[in-house]
Amino acid sequence: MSAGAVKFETLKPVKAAQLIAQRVRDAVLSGELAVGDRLPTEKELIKQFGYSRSVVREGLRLLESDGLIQLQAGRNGGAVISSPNTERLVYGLDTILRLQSTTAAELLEAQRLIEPLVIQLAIDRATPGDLAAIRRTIELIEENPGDKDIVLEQSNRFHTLLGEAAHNNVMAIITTLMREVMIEMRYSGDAAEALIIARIHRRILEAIEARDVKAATRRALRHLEATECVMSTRPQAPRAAAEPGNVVALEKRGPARTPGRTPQH
Amino acid sequence: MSAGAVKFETLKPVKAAQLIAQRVRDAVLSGELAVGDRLPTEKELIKQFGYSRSVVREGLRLLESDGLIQLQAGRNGGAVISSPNTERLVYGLDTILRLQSTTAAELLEAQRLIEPLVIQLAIDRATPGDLAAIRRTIELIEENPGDKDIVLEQSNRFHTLLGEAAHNNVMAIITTLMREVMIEMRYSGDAAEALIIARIHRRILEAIEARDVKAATRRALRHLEATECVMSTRPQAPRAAAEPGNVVALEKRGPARTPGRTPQH
DNA sequence: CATAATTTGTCCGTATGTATC
DNA sequence: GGATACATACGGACAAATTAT
Repeated sequence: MSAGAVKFETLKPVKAAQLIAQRVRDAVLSGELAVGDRLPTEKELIKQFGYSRSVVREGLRLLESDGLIQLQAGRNGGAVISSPNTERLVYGLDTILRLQSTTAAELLEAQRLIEPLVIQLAIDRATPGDLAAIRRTIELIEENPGDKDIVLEQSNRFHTLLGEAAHNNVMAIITTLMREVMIEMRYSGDAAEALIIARIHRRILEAIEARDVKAATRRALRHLEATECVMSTRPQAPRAAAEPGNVVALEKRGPARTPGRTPQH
Repeated sequence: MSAGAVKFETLKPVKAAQLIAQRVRDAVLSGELAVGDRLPTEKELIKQFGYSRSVVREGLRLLESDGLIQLQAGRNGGAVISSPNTERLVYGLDTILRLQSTTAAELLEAQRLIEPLVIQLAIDRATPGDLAAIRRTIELIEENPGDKDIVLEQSNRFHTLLGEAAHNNVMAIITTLMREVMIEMRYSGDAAEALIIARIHRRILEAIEARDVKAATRRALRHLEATECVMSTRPQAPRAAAEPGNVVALEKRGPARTPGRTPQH
């Protein structure tokens, strides 16, 4: 083979913090550490990894940001292994979609394509327990149509449980991701129509219980359409004179952090 | 309303590093900063944000980990805004799926459900340019059946371009995600059957060009099945006794105080 | 209730490596 | 090579939070 054909990838130096985070992540994924276990203290980690405090802390920050650990100060504090939820994924997916100027219409289309698949799976596989849990979310909305928090939470939970009833975790996560990104894109609207939501959810559930694919799909899609409203008006603010320099300004919170000394008491 | 019904979410203190990262991320998403722009130097950021070097650096690490900036040392170094790819998402999704003991079978099922949708979209929307690009990946494999790197890259690119031909970025990203997680789960097998892959790809492409949904779908699903092989044997085994030397033994300390429950949903 | 102990959060001075001029 | 500018890394000190005693 001719020498000129060799292609080198752009090799980037691996940062120490990434290595530390990766090491812990591997330990969790391999079962060496389980959810609920605690990492050693910073002091111990510094000894074990052989890196300075700053680097170790950067690594811990990365893990915390990934949702893989939770850090807490205080006497019995420390880093506790936890199971990440989809929050970080939503952030990442949202970022990529926006930077690629993906329209909300595309997201909606993807939802409308994939939703029927989940419904079909749920109809095939939902257990009585699954259906009961779904029904409970509807009842909670009907019982508290005025409580915005409950309505939003249970409305969300309806879809989450629908995904679980499909008994395919990948499909469940994908639909959750799309739904949460959709919520990120538009401001989560006011849920004044709580009872309407409950009614739609109930009709979808009934169709699923009746094993009626067509009706369930049709109702779910109409449910999606109802959320289409504002959609097209995404804030794609033009960059106004973005000179790299004086861009950032972050307000610090109250108590002055005077770098000097503030006596304990 | 009765007072007992109020439910508080577990409120976690927002760390300064997260705030900084969030601020930069918002600036990018709002168009205030564009890909290719440079952030101020650390010293400048320290002044602007009003936080210390450590905290600013933690924030930069988070952004770097998210793929939103690239850090480079040296005279004209610094933080350059870049567009994140799916790599971080793959990591995150892979982590979640493994921790939830999701089987590769579920992932494969999701792929088999969603793949036909992409193909349908591609048949409806693919431009001659799309098809030409796809065809090129096949030819590259046929011309270099011995070059493993090229075969793997172009085989992957085939699917990526197929997603792009569907002209729905969300669907494209979702299929990419699933494919890359699938690769993470099993060791990327040897591509000895390069020409077989090329042949399958070509048959799928021909069916798409012929607007033959059924044939294209059938061939794509058979293509997926071919990768099913090893699948069921995921390495869930805890790694054997850590190597002597500098491998860190992360001890399991006592049961962590449980301030609530582990956030499952 | 108050104090002390423990652990993370933050700050800063300094040194080192690296890339550009 | 030397000078400069920048990220990377180190280590010690103090602040704040949390809990055991």
